[in-house]
Amino acid sequence: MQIGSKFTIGVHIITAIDYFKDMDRVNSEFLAGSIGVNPVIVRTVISQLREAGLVKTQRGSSGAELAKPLNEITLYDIYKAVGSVDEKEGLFHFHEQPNPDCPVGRNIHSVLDQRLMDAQKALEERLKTTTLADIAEDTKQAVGNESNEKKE
Amino acid sequence: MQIGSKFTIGVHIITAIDYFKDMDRVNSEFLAGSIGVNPVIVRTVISQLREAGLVKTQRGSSGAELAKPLNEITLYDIYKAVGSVDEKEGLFHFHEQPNPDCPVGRNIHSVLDQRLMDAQKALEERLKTTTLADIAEDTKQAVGNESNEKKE
DNA sequence: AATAGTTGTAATATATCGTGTTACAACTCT
DNA sequence: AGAGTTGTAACACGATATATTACAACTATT
Repeated sequence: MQIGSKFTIGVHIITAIDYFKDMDRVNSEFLAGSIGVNPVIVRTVISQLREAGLVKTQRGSSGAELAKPLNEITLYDIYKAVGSVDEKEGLFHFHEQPNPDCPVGRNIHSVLDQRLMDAQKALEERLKTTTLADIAEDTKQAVGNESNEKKE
Repeated sequence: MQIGSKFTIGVHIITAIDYFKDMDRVNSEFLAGSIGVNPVIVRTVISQLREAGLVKTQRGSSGAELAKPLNEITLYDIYKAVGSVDEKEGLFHFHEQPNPDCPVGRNIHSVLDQRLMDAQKALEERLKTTTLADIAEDTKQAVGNESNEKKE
């Protein structure tokens, strides 16, 4: 089971909005072309990013821009914004009908829950350590390396 | 998106095999009753646990037993055994057709991959810190607390 | 003000996957 | 030999991720 691609799409969107901010009009169609998905998918994800206060868009007005500096946006913010993991359900799906008449069945939930939550937290804390400024920088560097490779 | 319940079912199975090892015949039907799922689900998960060298079962012969001491089985071992996350694909589903003609599109994958892997690793390392001996102990203690509550 | 283009969102379609269930051959134990 | 269990294939079903169509609401431009 995997965390949906809306998360990496969200990262791609913000990276591209920054990268092309002075060059192209960054609208949903442009982004869809860069990402390789349907423009409606892009608009859906952007809506979620907007609700989370990460980007600014306006109905009718073409183009999106960032609502925050890149170094204040972490991978976790995007992960959260696009609802990668349901808040209530959590990352781990627990079997739903453990038998209350069985000592193991009626206690397994309380015994396991905290440890599963800890593991999920470990994942999420790690996502907080990377900002979109890191991603943007690495991207520009990767693009730079491309031209070096051509020269050689 | 969630990690499937086969993981918590696997934990439940091993905990129950240990808990009832001297009391009942722990076969797939018994376990299915405790977990609250179909016996075939139990047999499927047990098959995966057996292939991973965690439990021992025999065709025709009723009952399952552990192949390792509890303190040598971690949550991660079970997570891995039941294939909670596909080895090749990883925990995060990347959008599959970023545009190679776009500087962001053709670099986003390499820029992000390592960081996503790091986050997944953080989750998995955390799962390694809990052994099934911990779970078994906590379960027995929880059962003990139940009878205390009755007294009061 | 009228036109063209864009966003936001609902509605629908399709494919994939988790889970449930039936069925049965292979096997063990008594 | 008979009863019971495991291992596994096959199929059903519902949930969900993603794609796509459609259109109202809105902006910018002429």
